[in-house]
Order: sequence, then C-alpha cells, then structure tokens
Amino acid sequence: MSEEKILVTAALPYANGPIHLGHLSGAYLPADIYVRYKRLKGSDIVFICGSDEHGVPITISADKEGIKPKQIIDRFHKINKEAFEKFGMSFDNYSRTSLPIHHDTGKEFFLEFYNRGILKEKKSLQFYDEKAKMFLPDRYVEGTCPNCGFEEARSDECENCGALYQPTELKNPKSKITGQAPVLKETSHWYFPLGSYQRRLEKYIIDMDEKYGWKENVLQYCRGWFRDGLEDRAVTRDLDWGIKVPIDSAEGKVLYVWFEAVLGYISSTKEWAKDKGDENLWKKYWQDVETKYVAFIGKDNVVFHCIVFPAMLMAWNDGDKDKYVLPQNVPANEFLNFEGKKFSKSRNWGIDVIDFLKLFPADPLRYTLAANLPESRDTDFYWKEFQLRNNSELADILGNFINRTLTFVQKHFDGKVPERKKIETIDKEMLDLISIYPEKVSKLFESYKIKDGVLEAMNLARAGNKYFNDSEPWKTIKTDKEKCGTTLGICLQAIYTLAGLMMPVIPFSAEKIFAMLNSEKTSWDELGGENLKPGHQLNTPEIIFPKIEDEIIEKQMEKLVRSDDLKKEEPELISINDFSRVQLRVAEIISAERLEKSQKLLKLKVKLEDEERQVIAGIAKSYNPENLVNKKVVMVANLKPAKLMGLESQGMILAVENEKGELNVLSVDSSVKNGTRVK
RNA sequence: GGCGGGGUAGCUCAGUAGGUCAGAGCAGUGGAAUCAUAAUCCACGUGUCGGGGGUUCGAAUCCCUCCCCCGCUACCA
Repeated sequence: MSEEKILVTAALPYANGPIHLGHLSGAYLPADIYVRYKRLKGSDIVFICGSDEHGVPITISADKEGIKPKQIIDRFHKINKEAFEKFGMSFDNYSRTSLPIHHDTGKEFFLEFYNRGILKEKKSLQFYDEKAKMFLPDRYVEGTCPNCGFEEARSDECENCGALYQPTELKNPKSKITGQAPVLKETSHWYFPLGSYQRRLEKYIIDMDEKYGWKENVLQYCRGWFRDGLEDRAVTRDLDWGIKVPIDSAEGKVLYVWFEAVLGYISSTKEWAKDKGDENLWKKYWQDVETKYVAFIGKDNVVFHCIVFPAMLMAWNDGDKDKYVLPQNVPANEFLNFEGKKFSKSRNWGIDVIDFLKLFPADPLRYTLAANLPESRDTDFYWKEFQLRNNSELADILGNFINRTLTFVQKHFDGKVPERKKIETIDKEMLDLISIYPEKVSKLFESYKIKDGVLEAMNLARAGNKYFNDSEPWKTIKTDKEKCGTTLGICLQAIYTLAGLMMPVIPFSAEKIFAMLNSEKTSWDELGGENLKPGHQLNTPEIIFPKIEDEIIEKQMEKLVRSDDLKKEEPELISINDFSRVQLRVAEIISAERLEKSQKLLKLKVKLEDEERQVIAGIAKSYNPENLVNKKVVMVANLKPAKLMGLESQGMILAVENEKGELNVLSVDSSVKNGTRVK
C-alpha cells in the first residue's frame, strides 16, 4: 500500500450556464470525496478539471444576447469556478479550454492523427444558413418529415415516427436560427474511424472491469453502444468558434467539441505542471503506466469517456510518441432530480450551486448529497430531506456527540484529555470499533461506494452516542472519576477518528473539529489509534452544525410552488417591450370578395394610411363581402406574409369568436385615421 | 417509434455468483436516561419485493409476457 500515483479528472462543465446540484451529485462531489480520501491515504494524486468552452450552443447563447462567445464563457467560467470553490472542490487545477495551451493540445492530437493517415476526409451536403452565414448542425434545422408529415422533424431523423433519412429528403427545411430556408452546400470533414477500434475497446472495458470492477450501469451503457456498432465520427465542424483545424485547406473549420473537450484534462494538467514550475510534470501522471487514472462523470458522458476518449488515446499510443494511460475506472453516476422532477433551467426547476451556497454553508449540502448519491439509479433532492440530514444527522447525532463530550470534558476535566485507566469490556469494545472504522470506510471508498462510506462513517457517531449513554459518565463523575475519565478519553478518540473519516465529506466542519481538539489532522491510516495524548489541552467547544429552522425550508419550498404555478397558470407573462413588437393598426377595408374554392376565406384589400395591402381572412362564414367594405378594422401590420390558397396575405384582421362560432371583426369608429397604431 | 433506467416498508434508498434477502435510515408507537444543539439510547414492521406465467427442491434475485413511471433521442453531471 505504498504511494499510489493517481490522476483524477471530473467532467468539464459546459460554460454555457451555471452548474446546479445535479452536476455536483453526478460527478464532482464523489470525485472530491475520493480525492480528499486518497490524499489522507498519502497517495500522490492530482485532481483536474476545467470549463468546456467551445461548441455551437455557446455561440447561440452569445447571439441571443448580442454579445461575443468569449463574454459568455468568461461569465460562466467565473461563476462556476467560484461555485466550485465555495462548495469545497479541491481541484489542483481548474482550467479552461479556450486557453492556448489547450488549443495546442487539440491541434497536436489532430495533426498526429492526420499525419498518420488515421482520419478520413469525406464530403457531404450540409444545410447552410445564408443569412447567418453558417452551416447548421442537425438540431438547428427543422422541417416536414418525408415519411409521416410531422412538421417539427429534425434534418436527419423524425422524432414523431422515428424515420431516418438524408437531410436532402427533408421537406420545407427551416433554420432554427434565422427561420430562413437553408440551402444545401457541399462541405468536407475529417472523420475518426471509431468503428475500427471497437474490438479493442470491448476488450479494454472487459479487462478493466475484471481487474478493477466497473460499475454495472457504466458497462450497460457501453454494451448498448457496442451492440449498435461504432461508426466513424466527424472530428471537425464548420464553425468559427473553437480550435481552428490546423491545416491549410480547412479554412472556417474547427475541431468538433467532443474531440477536443476530453483533451482538456490533459491540457489542464499541463497548465498545472507549468504553474508548479516543471513543464514536464504532467507526463509523470499521463504518460506512466503506473498511474491509476480515474474519470468521474455523469451518465450522459459515458460514451465519451469509455469509448471515444480511450479510442483516441489508443490511436495516439499506436504511434511512436510517448504513450498515454487510459482510464482505469469511470465511476459514472446517474442523475439527481429535484423534488421529483428533472432539473430544468428553462422550466425554472431546481437550484444552482452558487445560489444554494448563498443560503446555506457547503457542508450540510455536501453531506446531504453524499448520503443520497445516484450511484445506481436516479435519486432526488428534497428540501425536507436536506433539513432532516442536517438537523437529525449532522446536528443531533454527530454534532451533539461532539458537543456533549467536549462540554463534559471542559466542565469536569478542565478541558484536558483524561487518562485512560482501567479498560473494561464496554471500553474495549468501543476502542475496537473505533480502530476498525478507517479500514471499513476505506474499503467502501476504494470501490467507489461513496454513499455507503459516508453513511458508515456516521454510524461511528451513533456508536459513540450509545457508548456515552451506556457508560453514564454523568453518574461516574460522582462515584468513580477515573472510570469517567476513561469513558471521556475514549469518546474524544472517537471524535478524532470521526473528524478524520468525515474530512473528505465535510472538510470545513472537520477542520473545525480538529481545531476544537487543538490538534492537527493525521493520515488516514493513523486514525483509530491513540491520536490524543492524556493531558492534551482542548479548545473551547462551539456548535458546529446549527439547526435549520422549518421556516427557512418552508420559504424555499414556497418558491417552488410559485414557480410551478407560474408556469402552469400564467405561462406567458410578456414585457411591454414584447407587446410593442406587435404592430396593431387601423385599416379600412376597400374591397372584399369570396374565394371560389374556399368556404372560409375572403380576399380583402385594405388601406393603411397611404399603403394598400392584400389580406386573406378566414371570416367568410360570418360576413358577406359587401358588408365589410368601408369598415375600419384592426389588423396586425407587421405579420410575416403567408400564402393561403396560393394568394399572399400581408397581415391579419383581428376578430373574436362567440359561442356559436360566429366571428366579429374588431372595428373602430370611422373617425379614426387609417394606419393609426393601436396601443 | 427507438434506446436506456426504474417500480422493495408511510418517506428516501440498500439488496444479482438464486437458498438467515425480506433490509437500513427517517417518520410513527412505547419505554429508559438527563452530560448535551429537547439533543441521546433501547424495543416494536402480517411489506402480495409492479401484475401474470415459467425454470428450480427453492427467486426480489434467471427466462417470457403484460402494466405503470421516468429519462434520452434539443445544450447539460
């Protein structure tokens, strides 16, 4: 069990929004607990993360706000970095993929593959938005399904009937960005031949599972991908936001995010090494077969970390350069839901880390999330559970055990560690229990059963309370002070051990406990022995875990109900600005006639100030054409023109429907001038 | 439609080499104790392990089928 060399990475969060509690449960908290534990174990470990800052969604966000992508990523990089710090993530480095050091790494990998002829160039027709001057990813093109007629089908697949087709077959394609009809334009891209690595990947995963015991859910996801068969994947995109493809003929192309984002782990480690003053230090981890590399991610990322990334590293390692280590384990978690439903930014459901930490300290959150990690299936975060975990576990069981022991020692032993005298059976049993705990929790952490490890650690506090009760020191202090001293000495030892065991989970509070014990933390393996010597002076105890009152929690829950109602009953509150985008104007009908083949439509000519328009209105069932002439009505003047029955309609007449289904057009007094804006 | 996950005590969740596997924590009921943040400790669960069928001496655990929920198939752990 000498010094293990470990490289731990946590999924790079996408810098397109603030991270929420779900992200923490999925990857970051388990990673941090594992790393902190391993550090106490004395491992030589480096913990790497950073922001993933390229890709189309970021450019879309930027366009929406009318700013540059750089501003988006700067904003969220900062927010998320700060959120992680407050939450107690102990990254050795938190980098970002927009840095030159990462661009260089991405290019290096691309060129290595390109030069060795691994990448295949293929031409294809892609939708191109001429107004936005960009190629459109599949999900930004919408049209009518050639198979079932579904009108919101994607460019290559219909969500309604499941049909797959070529983008050229899609009817009435429309760009989701500008709403315009995109054109098909030829482009060429480089593809990574993932399929030709399938056999090796399958073997790699089976081997790793046999040696290191991969999680069942992770294996399932991989099997699914293998069953479907791996295919070539494009590693480039037509986009200007990202890492430029480093060859002359690739103007306007960048590396596709999935290809370069995972390399962010490597470049972040490089950055760390540089900061440490040894540029090559990163190689000691990435390029040494002795390194144990563990990648913490959420389930959505399994394919990239268990298949794509290993395949890329295999491809690299087939060359003659220094070779990289592949992940030895990828303990992906499922998802955390929020009060029974999925976290959703757009539906305003859930809470961001940064907001949560404005309300509560990190440790209760860390403990609550850790005690309910979605290790084998999705779980939920409930405000009530959060309160309960804090109040009845952290405060009542752990906090109170510490408090009752320390105040007792303060009162009756001048705050000095009492000497252990005669060890009776009950004492022996407690000492034995304390001594086996580090190993017990260790075993669970080593096999990535973080949740069980945390709950097991809490059991030592339960045992401490029981030992305290059964020993009844409040009685022995009067009858047998030596015996009382022995009891308290052992309780103090339990507290010390607890502080150590809890260090990875609730680091801020564990520090406080050590401070109250007036003691330094020790290595994991030293825990459970006699860490506090008799006569050692303790500091004044204080409450570590204040309770959270009902009102505080209720306030948060009320917010939820409100945001829920808001969505259901008043889903569309719009601003005055939104309304002002609709131009309602007074128009005079100067002619009206029926359309031959239509029962509902009338062709109207209307006059707006000095302009005439043709409007096709669906009011034929309620009006005779002649009765409409000279009427002054209200129309939407800036509606996008549409074709109805082959005729262009340049606006819309407003009308209301009564119970019988008859329409009444909104009309105004004849004194109002044509073209007047309705406000 | 396709893919994936799940349906185990009131609640949140454990539980696959099929045979103390019917569990833990919380909540609830009763009791003990009073050093302590009214905090602790002890005792108490007749749950069809979603329904049905099958394999087996024996299944929550394997196979088949049905029902229900959720997620993904848009960015996102």
